[in-house]
Amino acid sequence: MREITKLPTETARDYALRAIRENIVSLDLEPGASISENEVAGFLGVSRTPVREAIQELGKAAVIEIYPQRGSYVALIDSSLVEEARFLRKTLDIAVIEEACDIADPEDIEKMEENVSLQEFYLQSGSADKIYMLDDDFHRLIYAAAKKETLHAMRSNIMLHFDRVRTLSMKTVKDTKIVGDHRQMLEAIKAKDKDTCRQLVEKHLSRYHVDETEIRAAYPQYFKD
Amino acid sequence: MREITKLPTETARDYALRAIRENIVSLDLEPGASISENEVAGFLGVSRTPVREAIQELGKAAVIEIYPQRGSYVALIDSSLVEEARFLRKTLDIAVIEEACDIADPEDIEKMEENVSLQEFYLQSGSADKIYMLDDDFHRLIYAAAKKETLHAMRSNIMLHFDRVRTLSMKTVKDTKIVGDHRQMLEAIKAKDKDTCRQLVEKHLSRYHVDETEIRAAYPQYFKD
DNA sequence: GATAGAGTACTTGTATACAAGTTAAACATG
DNA sequence: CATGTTTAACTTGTATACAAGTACTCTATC
Repeated sequence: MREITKLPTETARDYALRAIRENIVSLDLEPGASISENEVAGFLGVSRTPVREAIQELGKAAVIEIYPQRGSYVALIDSSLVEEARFLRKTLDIAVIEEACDIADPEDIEKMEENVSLQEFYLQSGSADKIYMLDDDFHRLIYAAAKKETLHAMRSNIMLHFDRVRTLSMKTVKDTKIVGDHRQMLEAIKAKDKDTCRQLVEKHLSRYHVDETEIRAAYPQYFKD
Repeated sequence: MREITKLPTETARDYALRAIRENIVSLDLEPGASISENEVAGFLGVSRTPVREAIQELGKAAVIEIYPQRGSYVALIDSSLVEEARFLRKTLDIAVIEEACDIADPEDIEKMEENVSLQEFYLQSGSADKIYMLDDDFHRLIYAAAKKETLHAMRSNIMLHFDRVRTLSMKTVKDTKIVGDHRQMLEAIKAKDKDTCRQLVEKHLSRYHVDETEIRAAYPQYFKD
């Protein structure tokens, strides 16, 4: 487990949740790894209570499997859950980006402009992790522009399954294409061109679909079944 | 707060979650009511820990507002959250029912047949609460037929906001129409008729939209803004 | 009577103690 | 050597104690 520095403002519970979550997505906590409340509590320097609450929440999202009195484990990557996550994106992301076409105001557009520009900047300097964060943020901004922020929070949880595959595919999928997709999405939103938006979201998603089979072949021990 | 009997199998945490959730949806815990961990723990006969975990989870779903060191309150009905819930249903329910048209197998259909038949039976005997439960179950069965059960669990949380409005509208919306909608949906799934499915879901949802304004006028103290 | 302040009774957040159950290794026994 | 048993070290679930902060009430003071 990799160390995550605690922000002075956040509660112990939020800290534990963020730390565990990031470690799972980054695969520093590998799929199948055991994860004990006491162990994590000791590592993070907090008590069991906030750690337990964080683990319960991730258990609810099915990225941690909790077996009472036996132990808890980082869930193996379940292809059917990845598929559900992809299905949600394919339907909800499209509906939301279309809504954004209708009701996004200039400030929303401005924030997206800043975000995509930064992505293009970091593409030059080759900072993959920065682009990763900006990627998440870009999609959040679209949901915010469509006034669907609660749906985005909900989306985040199931997206964890997708995110682990994304982490594994970071080396193969070209950041160039991703940033290019985002630029095109932004321009389509500005033009209120829903048809193009829909096509772009579908193309964007298909990029990850291609290499899932390759990844599964490369890391079979991470996958369920 | 109304009493809910603890099932012998479930943990204290699950019991607390179910009890609080049912009380919020039924409006026995009114929007705006204060809800103390100690109070609930005493009422349910368990300790603070499982109650706290349940409240945290409902806080995550935004149906309970938690103010540290000050208290927790049942959230007022937030129209923008109800709108997000409706938006999710309009997009996801349609996509899922279309998927069900494609891949539902005979056992899935059979379960839905049973369910709708029961709805029609209880319509005769006028058991509104039975229909209420069967309604939830029917939609869950559609998600199960489309192999999207995790998405349904996710849907349930945000649907809590919608459910409270539904509880208020139970007296005005005719159960006859709801059960009729379900029967038509089932027939459309059997016929693999996606267009009809889409239209039915939209019509089904519109039934609740009509009376939200009336309800808001009748119970202004339950609503935010 | 109005007002400032101390105190008390709450709240949630966190830590810790105990309960119940699982697992695996050590060990005695055949 | 094989096998059944015991024991010890873990796990999560629950209860409780304590910490930190809020809000209201009662009281003293002007």
